[in-house]
Amino acid sequence: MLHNKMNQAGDKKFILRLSKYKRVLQQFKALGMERVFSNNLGDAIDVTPTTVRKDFAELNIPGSKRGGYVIDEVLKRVNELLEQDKPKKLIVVGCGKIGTALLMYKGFEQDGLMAVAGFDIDPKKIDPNATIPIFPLEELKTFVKKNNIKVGIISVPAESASRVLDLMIEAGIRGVLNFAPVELKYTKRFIAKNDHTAGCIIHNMHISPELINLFFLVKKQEE
Amino acid sequence: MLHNKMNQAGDKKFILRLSKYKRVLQQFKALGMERVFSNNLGDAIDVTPTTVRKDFAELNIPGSKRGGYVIDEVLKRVNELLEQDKPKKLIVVGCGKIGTALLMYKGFEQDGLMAVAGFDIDPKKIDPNATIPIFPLEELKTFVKKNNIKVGIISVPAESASRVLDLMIEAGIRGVLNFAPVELKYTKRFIAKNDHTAGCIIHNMHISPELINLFFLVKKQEE
DNA sequence: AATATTTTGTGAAATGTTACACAATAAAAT
DNA sequence: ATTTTATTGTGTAACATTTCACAAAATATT
Repeated sequence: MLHNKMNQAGDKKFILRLSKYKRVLQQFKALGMERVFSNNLGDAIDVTPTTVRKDFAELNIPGSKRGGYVIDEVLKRVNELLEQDKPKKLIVVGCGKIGTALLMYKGFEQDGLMAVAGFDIDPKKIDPNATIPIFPLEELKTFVKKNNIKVGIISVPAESASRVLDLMIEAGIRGVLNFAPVELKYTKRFIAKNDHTAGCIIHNMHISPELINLFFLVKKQEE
Repeated sequence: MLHNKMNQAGDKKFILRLSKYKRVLQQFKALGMERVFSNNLGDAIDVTPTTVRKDFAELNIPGSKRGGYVIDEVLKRVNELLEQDKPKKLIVVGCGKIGTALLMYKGFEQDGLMAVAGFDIDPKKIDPNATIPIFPLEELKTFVKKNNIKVGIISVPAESASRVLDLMIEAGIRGVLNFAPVELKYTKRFIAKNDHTAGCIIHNMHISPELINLFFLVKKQEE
């Protein structure tokens, strides 16, 4: 993963498990536990104890036989890797229902993330004095550079998504999570404009395919 | 995948690719194209031509050398597998911002899905006369059974999610896509209550981990 | 102190997924 | 009609990920 040759898919699964470990360990800690065994942690997030041990080996987290792992030590290492000493700032472009929901998403705070601003093209949405301000799209570039924002969410209608992506990349965004109902990807048209050493990583939230997949699996389960 | 021993992860990737093929092929068709080659389709959705051909072999879609695949034939087979002759009905439980956004999510219509009702605990949200009605949670069971709904979305606060999941499974929901900022899973406590042959498949939308992963990858890219 | 038990750590095996390679085939070119 | 070219189809290889298996170690028990 980290040190070995890895791909983004492997990374993502690993990061997902790390996030799950973190959440569960925080719960265990809140219950007063100080140590955890790999089989208990594995049960909690639906992976095998071997996977837990492999993950912890990857992070150089030492365990002790019959003593398991020290929860504080695991949390410390996970936070180090994910660099979650302080909340990571992100922006949301497109402040319709999904966008504003994401601006105020409760899960961000608990997971070391912070939506710091929204941007929209609709003047009625603009609210610079809100708790999390919403600015016009024209101010995106200035804001992104001034605040050194690297990651953003796109939650605009499908037909605007590609153009918004262009603006975000131009502004300096280097990671995009796309909620628009259209597949976005980093294509060659950006390379002529941007520093060649840094592209933009785009991940799409596949809401429809997730549901289609559920329908498919539910049908199969009924057979 | 379909005929071979498969797991849900493999299925999901396959279904995701099918959805992507479908979207792209609809676009190609709108452009007047009648045939497609595996390398063009692969380019369009970022997979290798071999993957495309393997997928089509799995679906028994015949191609012809130097003639490629007939777009209509591929779409027909994909729709058959995904059973998308008519929109698949789903419900949304929790009609806050994410919930109402999902009720009206534009991507559903184009992807063969239809949100037919929302449910909420808050009386102020109830709106039985809306285009997509929102009912009180007490009516969930009746509605689900009467309309034979099998799949639903959870978009409630974290602290309500588990209880809402219970109600949904009790009502007859067999596939759940969870947007609440908490990991849900189908645990043993359901087994005593439900028909043993049919569990409930739960997938979590990992919004925070997706973003954490983006931060991680962006950081790695800058190194 | 000695023994038993339970867990970690990790090399290797197994499984899953993707890509390679090329024979076969069909359309295009001659 | 024949040859050339470009693609499909698929067996197999390569690579990625997960699991197995067990030695080693540390705690618990005797």
